[in-house]
Amino acid sequence: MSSPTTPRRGYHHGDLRAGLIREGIALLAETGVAGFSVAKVAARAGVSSAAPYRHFPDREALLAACAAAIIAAITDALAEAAEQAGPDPVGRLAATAGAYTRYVLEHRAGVDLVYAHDFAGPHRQTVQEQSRRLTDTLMALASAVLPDDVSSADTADFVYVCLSTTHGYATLLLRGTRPPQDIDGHAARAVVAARDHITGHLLRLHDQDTSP
Amino acid sequence: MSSPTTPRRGYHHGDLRAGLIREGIALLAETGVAGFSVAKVAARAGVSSAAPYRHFPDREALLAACAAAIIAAITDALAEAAEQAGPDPVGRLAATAGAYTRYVLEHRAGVDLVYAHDFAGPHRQTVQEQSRRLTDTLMALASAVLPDDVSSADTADFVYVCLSTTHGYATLLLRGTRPPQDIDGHAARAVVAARDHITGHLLRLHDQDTSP
DNA sequence: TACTTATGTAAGAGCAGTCTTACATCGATG
DNA sequence: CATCGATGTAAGACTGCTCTTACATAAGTA
Repeated sequence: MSSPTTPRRGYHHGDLRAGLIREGIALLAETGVAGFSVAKVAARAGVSSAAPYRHFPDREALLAACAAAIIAAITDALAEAAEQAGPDPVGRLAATAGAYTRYVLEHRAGVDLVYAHDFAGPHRQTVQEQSRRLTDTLMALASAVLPDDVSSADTADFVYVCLSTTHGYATLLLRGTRPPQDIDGHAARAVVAARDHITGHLLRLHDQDTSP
Repeated sequence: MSSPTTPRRGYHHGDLRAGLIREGIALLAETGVAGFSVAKVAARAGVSSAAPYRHFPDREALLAACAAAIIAAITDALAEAAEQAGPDPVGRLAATAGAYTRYVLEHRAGVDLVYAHDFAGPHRQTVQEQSRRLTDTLMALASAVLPDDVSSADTADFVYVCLSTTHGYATLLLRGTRPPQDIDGHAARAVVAARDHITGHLLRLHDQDTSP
């Protein structure tokens, strides 16, 4: 037996692929993207440095798998936060925004990887698939906040404003120019402001259509 | 003679320190932080790979100097955008926000370095000094937009909202989920929304103070 | 049991990069 | 002009990493 989370029985690992991704994310959290290496991940997982190449063709593929897993974890965290919030759509979306901010603060290096690393070719696709799941989750939460007749494109705009505001806020908190206080308060204000922003914009568009 | 920008006269370079920072930034733009190396920067500057160590104690110091130079360049770009905008304070701040977004789009890798890399010890301080200059510039532009009796702390809040919104927007544009269109329009709306957000917030605070 | 496939190891080739050491050259100054 | 401090070079020690090759072991299947 080895660690409780990796029940290695004898020669084989059990589920090395998943173990490598898990340890890769842990390594990222400790050393940042700069300190990431296949050899270190293998050592953390308790296998030889050649073992990862049975599961990932090269370093970049492992990195992309970690990035995809991180996005999936974000998606899960947000979905759970929405679930735990009450039935009010605005409250649910605000809780989601707060959870996003907290996730960024607690998993800085992983988020850096997702946003800053430029994946190429097939690896980019791997990452984008998970991004789509995240977007879908946010779209569902957002459409509940807006009137029923709002188009999908306008809902996407709304998601965009909420996400960019929240992400920018979290990024600045990381820079450390001020302490992270009242995260949920900011999240709530951001959602309401974005909704007003979008609905006001739509109203103006509507006015232009009917009375030019 | 060597390149026009580096008039190397004979054995000595002229101003290698500045040349290394310039080539370092150029290398970052081409390869990202992952591809950055002292040896490559030296080669680009046309000197041996040991030469940089006369000016920077180690790789991290050169990287920090590049980051500081990038922040200084951002500050200059924003100040110039404000200068070229008209006298209207809101228009000036909106032009600044638009310039910020464009800078991020055109200098992705440099911005990634500034935001994602975690500088330690003295290098962090080097970077933060330039950050302060940027903050000061934004504070001056922002205070012209708000009423005269707004405190410095509230002005800082306003800057914070503007910057986080703009930065988040630029970051999402980099992710490429949508094409960058109407950057200045978004910048203008973001500034106005942030001002309304802050002034409304201040009004509410004022109401609470006078009529509890 | 005998065979096959999946998964791991040992060993190392090969390379890129950081940083050091000893030496060469330049510009300035008395 | 002689000297000196600053700046650059040449050469390489040393490290750590990626990825390959040949082999070992396990697990599933006929």
